[in-house]
Amino acid sequence: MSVLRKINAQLEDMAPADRQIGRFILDHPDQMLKLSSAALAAETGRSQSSVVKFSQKLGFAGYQELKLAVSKAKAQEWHAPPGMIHGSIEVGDGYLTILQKLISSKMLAMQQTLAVNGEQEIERALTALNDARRIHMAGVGASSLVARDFSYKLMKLGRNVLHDSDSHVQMANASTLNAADVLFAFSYSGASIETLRIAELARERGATVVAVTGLNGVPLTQVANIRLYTAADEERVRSSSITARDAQLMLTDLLFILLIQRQPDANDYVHNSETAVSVLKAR
Amino acid sequence: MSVLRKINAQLEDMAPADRQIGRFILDHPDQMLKLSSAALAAETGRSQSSVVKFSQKLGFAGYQELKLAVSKAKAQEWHAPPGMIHGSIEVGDGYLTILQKLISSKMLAMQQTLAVNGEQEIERALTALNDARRIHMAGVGASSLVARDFSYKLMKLGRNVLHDSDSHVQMANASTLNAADVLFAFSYSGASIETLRIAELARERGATVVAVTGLNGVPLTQVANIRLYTAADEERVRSSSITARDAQLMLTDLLFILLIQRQPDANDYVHNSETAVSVLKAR
DNA sequence: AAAAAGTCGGAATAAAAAATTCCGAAAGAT
DNA sequence: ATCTTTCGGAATTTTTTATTCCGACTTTTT
Repeated sequence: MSVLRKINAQLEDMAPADRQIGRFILDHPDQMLKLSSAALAAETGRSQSSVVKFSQKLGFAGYQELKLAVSKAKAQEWHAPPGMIHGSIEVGDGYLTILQKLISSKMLAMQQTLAVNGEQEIERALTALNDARRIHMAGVGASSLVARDFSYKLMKLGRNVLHDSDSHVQMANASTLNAADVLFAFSYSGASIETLRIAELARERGATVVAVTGLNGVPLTQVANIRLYTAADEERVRSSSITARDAQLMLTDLLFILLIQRQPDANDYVHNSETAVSVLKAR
Repeated sequence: MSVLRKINAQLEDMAPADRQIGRFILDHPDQMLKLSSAALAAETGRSQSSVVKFSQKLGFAGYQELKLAVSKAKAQEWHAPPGMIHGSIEVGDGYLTILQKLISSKMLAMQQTLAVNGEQEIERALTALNDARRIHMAGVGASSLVARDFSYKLMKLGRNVLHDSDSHVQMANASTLNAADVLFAFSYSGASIETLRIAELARERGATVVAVTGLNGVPLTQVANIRLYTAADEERVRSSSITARDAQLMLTDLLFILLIQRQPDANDYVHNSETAVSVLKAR
């Protein structure tokens, strides 16, 4: 239990002097960290020895130890807020609240995304990816960025990847696919017209279609051979596109890592690519 | 930034005595918390005064303050929710292990990124963003995707944003900046030549330069007016670019949300933009 | 109700720790 | 090779912490 909680719990049963000192620490923990025992005594109108005794009654060797404990407690409080704060981000929220809500939304999106996809389906996607002659990526808007991010990563592994942010170019590329190829179609709603049409075309041409959609990804999921789902916490963060994107990235990152595991020479590829890029660094 | 990171970063440039003291603190932070300056001196074979001077060189008033900072840093580090698996992803790891390692790396990157940026610096970036006549984004490679993602979001709020993935175009755009404009420069290494040159040009032209770099973002940070840091957990996940990107997105998402809070009509803008896009949906 | 026992809390003091000063040695610059 | 700067420890001063001691007040016991 954190010291602050401990002090708070015992506050009622303390002698007046101790209670006064305890209250001050609870009210101004940050200030207390900067004060010496004598200064704290002056601040509370008590004696320096009382401050030391207060520390010892709490089980510490002395005032210094108490300070360390308070510092630790404050830091932990900052990081592990008393239970994650739920609910959507509101206009009146303070900086810290927003921060906590944002991070907890992101975590939830990632965890749920991992939870909704079974290992078999991931495995199937992975095999398709690994065996593909060419990998084609489709996606518009924010999903296009995820597609591109994934493309870059796969290229680092020496894979044959095609992606363009222009949906007409994507469509043109899709018309060249065949049974040896894989199309990754990203659309959180599952209803983006361009992505849908591209997926349909790819399917007609015999390519394996992997759909990455939100939980209700109809109609895109109906076109797909392999279905992967992303869970975004739309209620929490105002613009849901944030967590939808995080969920998509969680999934593509996972596929990337798993693909590395399957490819013995992956490290060489990644290393070479990094060496090449480092030529473009200053210093 | 946590003291431990700070010590680690400066360790190389320290004088022998300081390096020895610093190394001991990095190696045994918990033990150090129980030691007095003299005891730490004895432990490292150095003098007590050197320990105090070491503390002061790091910017603290004295050894006591350093101890408080270390205690705080340790507490923050000790964030790991139960069930998190540490260590880098290895070849032999099973599906579940990889999953857990990946997610914990991502969480850590996000949390540390929030931890290293003070509210004031975020506030400054926000004000610059809010008051900017035009917002220009620079970044190459993976950072370019982050820049683009951020651009899209800001555009949804009706902001004047410029971004192109081609660095020559970015440079040309930068040449049109003036004191009323803001340049966001993304580079995890802080050393990408193109981004650096663009930032220099923007700075010369009087624009406010916001640098978003990793913890050691030199030389880009030296050009910047406002410095934001991203913490990636490079050791854990093979390709560090994953967590570096997550950290950058964490930061841009935070800025976006905070900007929404400041803009009363933000909801209208977002709503209109979503309505417009929904025309492109099937169903 | 009075004495005894115990608690509380501050002043004074002792002990410890921290911070500063000073100076010689080593490294670097000119 | 000489000058300057930096480094780092010994010694000293200052500050902070911990202990002791004692009077005032409370509670218990007889």
